[in-house]
Parts: sequence; structure tokens; C-alpha cells
Amino acid sequence: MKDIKHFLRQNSLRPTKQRVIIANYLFDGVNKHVTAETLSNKLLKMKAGISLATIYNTLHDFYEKGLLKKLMINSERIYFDTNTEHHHHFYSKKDQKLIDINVDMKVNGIPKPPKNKKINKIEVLVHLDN
Amino acid sequence: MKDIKHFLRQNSLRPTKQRVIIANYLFDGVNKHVTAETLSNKLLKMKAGISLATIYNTLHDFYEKGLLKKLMINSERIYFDTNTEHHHHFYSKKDQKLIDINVDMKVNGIPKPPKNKKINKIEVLVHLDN
DNA sequence: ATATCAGTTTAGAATGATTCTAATGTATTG
DNA sequence: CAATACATTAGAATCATTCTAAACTGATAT
Repeated sequence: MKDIKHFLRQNSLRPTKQRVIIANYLFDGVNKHVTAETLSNKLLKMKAGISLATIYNTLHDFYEKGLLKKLMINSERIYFDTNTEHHHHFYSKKDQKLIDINVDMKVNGIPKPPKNKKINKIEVLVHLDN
Repeated sequence: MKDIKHFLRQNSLRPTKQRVIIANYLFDGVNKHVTAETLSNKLLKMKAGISLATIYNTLHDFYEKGLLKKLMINSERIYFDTNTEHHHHFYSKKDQKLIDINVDMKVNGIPKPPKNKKINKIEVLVHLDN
């Protein structure tokens, strides 16, 4: 991504040093799945010196602006996905790793939702192992 | 369920007072989705006087024996499902409520899993709202 | 029955991810 | 460049869950 500062401003986010570093990493064109922890590790390697609190704040700020998707895969941590298009996932518990499924999948036979409720979105998680 | 003690023994679980109470509630024939918290509240109402630690232990013991399914729906708590058959769910975030989908659903168009991995199970979560 | 002992329960401490607090720093606006 | 609204931060707080280790109880052998 070329002009991260402009990109952040477009999304009503002040382009602070920390946000620029994080956005540059997250939105480099390669879709990623990160947790606060994995992002923190990556930033440590880059010697970015960004506090954990800011990492959490930034992930949530980006999420609020629709730049990230939140994935509830397991109860140990929250995953954020830079691919905000509707899509599904493979998940390997063993490797604690998510893989995007970017092809169209159809779910047939969904029953009627309960009264006064409507379907918001359908999430398919394909569990892998070995 | 008629003979809970026998049922527990069959599953290599000692039928302690606490387990009998919890199993009687969980396996009464009506499928349930519980968290440690909702189960604790229910037991408090019954004045069962079972400690939180035991509730956690028991849920895990039952899970280990395959009597419960674990559902990873959100990162705030772990859901246990008394329906251990393969099935899917509606989920209303607003109501923090899960509803079983017991009809057969087919997911078409699943791509090949990565090398050396095979598909273990497919989980469909239908998010509701309003 | 009763003693024995492995398996259970429990209160309270520990853990670990996340959120909060409130003090300090910084981007933006005029 | 001064004012101020918004951000960052270290460390404390929170909350679900797990751990600890002491007290208890169901099963088994006598």
C-alpha cells in the first residue's frame, strides 16, 4: 500500500507513528490473520517499540472502522483478519493456523430462522487435522 | 434419564453427588447449551451448593468422555452442547443464544485442503440478528 | 461393616488475555 | 506555535478459567 497516512485519514484515523507502522504491516497486500500476541511478536522483531496496550487499541480501532474482521475461532484469543470480504476458513487446531477459503461455497438446506430473526451471515469453518 | 449413576459408571465416571446432580440436569432429554456461568446460575437456583471449580471440572470430565461437545462461538466464554451429534447452529449475538440446526445441510464447493491435511469436520454457524 | 486409597471436591490463589486508568505525548487546527 | 482533542503508555484491574493442596468420599479388599 502506497500512502498509508492518506489511507488512515480516509478512515478517520489519525496517522500516528504507531498506526502507520501497524497499518503498513497489516495492509501490505498479503492477507493476514493476527492476534494481539502474534502482532506484538512481529513488531518486536521489527524493533517497533509499540506497547501492548497500543496494539490492542489499534486492532480495535481498525476493526471499528471496518478495516479488519474479527474471527471467533477459539476461546483462547481473538483473531483479526485483514481480508474483510465475506469468506470462510480452514482451521488447524494443531498448528493454531487459519487459511482463507476464497472460493464461493454454498450452504444448502438452511432452515428458516426463528420468528423475528433474520440471517445476517453464514460462517463455515472447516476443521483440519493431519 | 433413569439411572444416572449407571450412566456415569458406564462412562468411567464416579457417580459423585455433584456429578449426579449436574448430569441429571444436563442429560434430562432436552438438549442444552451451557457455559460454566449459566450452569452455575441454574445450580444456584436449585440450591445445589456446588463450587465453581467443580462445575468446571465436571464440564471438562464430561467433555473428555464425549458426553458434551465444546463450541467455540465467541471469545468470552466456552459453550458446551449436550447434543454430541454432528450438527450446526444459529447464533444470535444480541441474545447470546445458540439454537441447534438438526436438519442436514450440505456445503458445496469446499476446496482441497492443504497437503498432508484432511478435513476433520465442517462447522456452519448461521449468525442471526433482529 | 470398616479401613484403605485413589479419585473428587473445594476455597482461594494463580494465570493469561484483554481492558481500564490517568498521566504523558503528539497530530491537527486556527 | 499555542491550544486542544485525540493517542500512547505502564501498570493496575478485570474476568473467565485453571491450578493447588488440603479435606472428603466412593469403591474395594479385608
